[in-house]
Parts: sequence; structure tokens; C-alpha cells
Amino acid sequence: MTISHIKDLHHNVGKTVTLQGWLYNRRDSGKIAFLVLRDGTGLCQCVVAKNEQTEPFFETARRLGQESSLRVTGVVRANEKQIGGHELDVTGLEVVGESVDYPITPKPHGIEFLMKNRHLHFRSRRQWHILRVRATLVDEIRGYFNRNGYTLIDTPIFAPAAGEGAQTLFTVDYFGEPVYLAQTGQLYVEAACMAFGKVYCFGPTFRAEKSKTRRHLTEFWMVEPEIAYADLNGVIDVAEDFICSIVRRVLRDHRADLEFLGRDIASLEKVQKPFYRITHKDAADILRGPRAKELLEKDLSTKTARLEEVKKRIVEKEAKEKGQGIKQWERDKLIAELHELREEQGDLEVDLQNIPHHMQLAANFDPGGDLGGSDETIISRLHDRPTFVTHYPRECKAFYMKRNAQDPTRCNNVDLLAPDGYGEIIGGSQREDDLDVLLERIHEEGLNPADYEWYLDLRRYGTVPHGGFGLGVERTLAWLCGLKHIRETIPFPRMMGRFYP
RNA sequence: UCCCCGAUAGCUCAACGGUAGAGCGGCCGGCUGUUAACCGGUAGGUUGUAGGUUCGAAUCCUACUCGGGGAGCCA
Repeated sequence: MTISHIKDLHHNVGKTVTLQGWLYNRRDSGKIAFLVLRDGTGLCQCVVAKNEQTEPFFETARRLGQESSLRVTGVVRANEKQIGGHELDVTGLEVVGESVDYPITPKPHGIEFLMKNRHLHFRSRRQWHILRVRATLVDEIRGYFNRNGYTLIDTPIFAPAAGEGAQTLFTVDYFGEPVYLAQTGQLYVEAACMAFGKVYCFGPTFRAEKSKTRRHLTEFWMVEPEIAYADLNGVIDVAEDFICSIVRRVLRDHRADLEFLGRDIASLEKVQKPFYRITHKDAADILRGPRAKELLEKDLSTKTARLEEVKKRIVEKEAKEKGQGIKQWERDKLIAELHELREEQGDLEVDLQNIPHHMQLAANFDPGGDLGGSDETIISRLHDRPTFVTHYPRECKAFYMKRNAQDPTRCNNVDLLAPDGYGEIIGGSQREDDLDVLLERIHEEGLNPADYEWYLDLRRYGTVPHGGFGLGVERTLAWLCGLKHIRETIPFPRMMGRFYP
């Protein structure tokens, strides 16, 4: 018995192999059954024709429940028309584990149901493609820093006191004392880069922000490189090279997955150096100026027109579906189309409701404030390559960011906005390396200097210019795969109000 | 914390003040090339919870719970 994986079937045409997997879907008629098998490496249709050889298990085969686990033996045959390009003519079948009433059917399901069944949901094709890209993204993140002379430093998940602000932290009872789940490893990698030069940490990070949006998780993965002797431009150069490397690798290894997901690959191919570099002031001018207004007005009119079109088609299809003398398959098709149209209608209505608000937010943008989510989307959509936004007002940024020498109201920080409206995927800065300025900032923020003694030591014993950034894995993956929602980018999403399964 | 939307069969939805339905999934039967297969039959409901209005409520009103999206905050 030769065990094969579906991805390797092209080496085995004409040979008898055994596949081990799960039943993805089944169709049967009286004397032939089609079993679509899934083995984690791909899908393959296995054909069970009723004959003397298959007689002992034919009845079993045509009654198998979706997701039954199976060992299927058969002869590999090339068939261009089939998924994966191959088919198996079955000669033997072993049921490893039965599956009765599998909850996720090949029909449409609502998101709440799918999230409750997340432990099964990622057996589905779309989720499988996404999580495969995630695995490569994570590998490339590690690979990039390992290749380029960075030392991995694991930072603690239990953190004393706040890194930036206690309101966004989860509290844990640590032998009777409150400690927090880390929302960043940054302060620790700063210490480490003074020992190793170039370092990075990579792991889960936790934010207790009460955000219910498509961009937020309470538990997400972040990689944070930190570089000694780097100034802001040094940090930006690394971020640019790093992003290019990630995009190249994903395009190289996952073109088929991206195509399945419907990603506009040409847009990813444009991700080349140099990225745009603008200042916070430039961004403010764009938001308050005519380009942002034009973009949103155009949005408003195209989406209004589209909504009318969608509504019209819904009415037409509803009438047709209720009409007499149409075939069952035509009715099914109409119902499926109606389902999609209604979903699009819902999305458009929400967008149209939000656009005027977003226009106002942009037009009245406070040049002394942080960019909001909708502002980032606007800047992002006005650029066809990733865009660095630098030099934010000091007050809206963390205490550890380096004060700008020319304009002390600003700091040497950078956010990277992904194109296509995906917004912020990187936040970073040059760090404040001057002890006195850092102390001043700690006081300004109302923080207790005693909590930061060890951090202040880094400025007492051989301080150097240094900086780094954090990249959010899930937001990056959502952008790479062209997903509407971040919850599909992590195997078991943790969101406000959801921590099952 | 605030704003908008929603909750009907296992799932996706319909019924829009007057007898709770369909498709899928399940079960039974039919069909040798299906692609979300198809055809026939069958089981499946305290309409999220608690009040209220009404002769009559899935439908109208109030509160709550849960979910979706957005603001703030952020990767």
C-alpha cells in the first residue's frame, strides 16, 4: 500500500495509491458514487463505480456523511476537468471515523454560526487557503530577520505596570497581585538591542480595546524589530525592505491561493521600492483638501448608483423566482444570486451611511491629532503603493518616541499604510534616547517613573540612537489576501465578546 | 462608553396585524459521469427573553440578552 498525498498525485498517474483524508462532499446515483476527498494538501474526486470489487463497500460509500475520515485506495488518473487535475478510480475503502450531521454544509452560512464552529470552519476551502498563506507569512517574517542578522529575543507576556496606557490592558491575577498581558514587547527589545545590536520579538499580543470592527482582535500576533544606532530613516528603510520581501515571497509561493481568494494580484505586484513617504502635515492637507473630498464624493455617487442597480436586480429576481414554470435548478440559482445581492445591498447601505460621516471627519481633521481609521483608509486609497506617514504631533503618540529636533511639537515616528484602503499595518519610531527628555515625557503622561527605572537605565548606561517598529500579522495577511475581515486571518480569533472555541 | 442594524426549523431565509412556509442539511426511495448534482417522499417550531398594546402579535411599543457594523482607541 503506497500512501500518497493529493498534492503529489501527478507523480503517480497510472499507479495504485492510498489517500488518507476526510470526505469533503459526495454525490451519488444508483451505481456510481463520487467522493470528493480532502487530505490537507488538496482535494481529489474519488470515483466508486459499482462492480464486483467495490460491491463490499459500495453501499457504505454512497451513504458516508460529510467529513467522514477515510482511507481510499485506487488508481490515479489524470483528468483536466477535475479539481486538482486528477481523479482516483477506487478499488478499496476504509472508514476510519464516521461523521454524522456535520454542521457546515456546502451552502451559505452566517458569520456567527461559522465563528461558533471555527474549529470545523477552517476545514473549508477558503479558510484553508488563507491559513496556508499565514503560515508562509510567519515563516518569511522569521526568515527575513534571521537572514539579516537579527537575534530573536522572546519578551514576557506577563508584564508589570503599563507599557503605554493601562486602559487597554488585560489584567491577570498573578499570585494575588495584578499584572497585565503584554500589549507590546517593545520596551524589552529596546533593552535587548543594546546587547545584540539588531533584535526582534515575535509573538501574541493583547489589547483590551473595546473595538468591534473588522480591523480589531483582542489577541493578535506582532513582530517587533529593534535596531541600535538607527534613526527614523533607518527604521523606515528596514520596514520598506521587509514588506517587499514578504510580498515577493507570498507572490512566489501562493499565487494559486491568492487567485482562489480573488485577490487582485497586479496590485500586490506594484509593491516595489520606493514606497511613498509623507509627513503627518501632508496627510492633514490631503484630508482637509479637495482630493479626499473628491474621492468620497465619487464613492458616494458610484455606491448610490450601484445600490439602485442592486435593488432593481433584487426586485427582478424576486419576481422571477416567484413566477410559474421555472425549473428547480433555475430557482436555486436565483435564490443564491438573491442571497449575494442582499448581502451587497447591506454592505452598500452601511457604507453610504458612513461616507458622509467620514467626509466630515476628514474635512474637519485636527492637524494636531492622530489619524482615525477612516482617515487612514482615505490616505491609503489615494496611493497605489504602501505609504509611510511620519512626524505625528507628540501629544497623540507614546512617551518613548523621539522628539523631533527641528520641531519639538512632533516626534520621529512612522506608520505604514497598506494600499487598497487597508490602513495601518506598521507603527514604529525612533526612540527617545535622552534621559532628561524621556523623564519629562513620563511626567507629562502622568506615569510613575519608578515603574520605568530599568528602562531609564538604558539611557544611563551608554545610550545610543535606536528605533524599531511593530507589524501586525493579521492586518498584513488581510491586506495580502484581500479580505474584508481580520477574523479570517487567525485560526481561533479572539474578539470583544468572543472567545469560543 | 456612544451611534446604526439584526435575532423565525440544524443552516440560509420568506411570511410585514388575521391558519408559521421554502430551499439546503437529516432520514427513506430512484438514477452509471456528477461538479453547491438531480427527482419523489418524510420528520423537524414555546418566532432570543420579559412585559405591554390589540378581538387577534413572528409582525406594533418598552426593557433586557446575544450578534453584526461603525465612532473613539489601535497592529
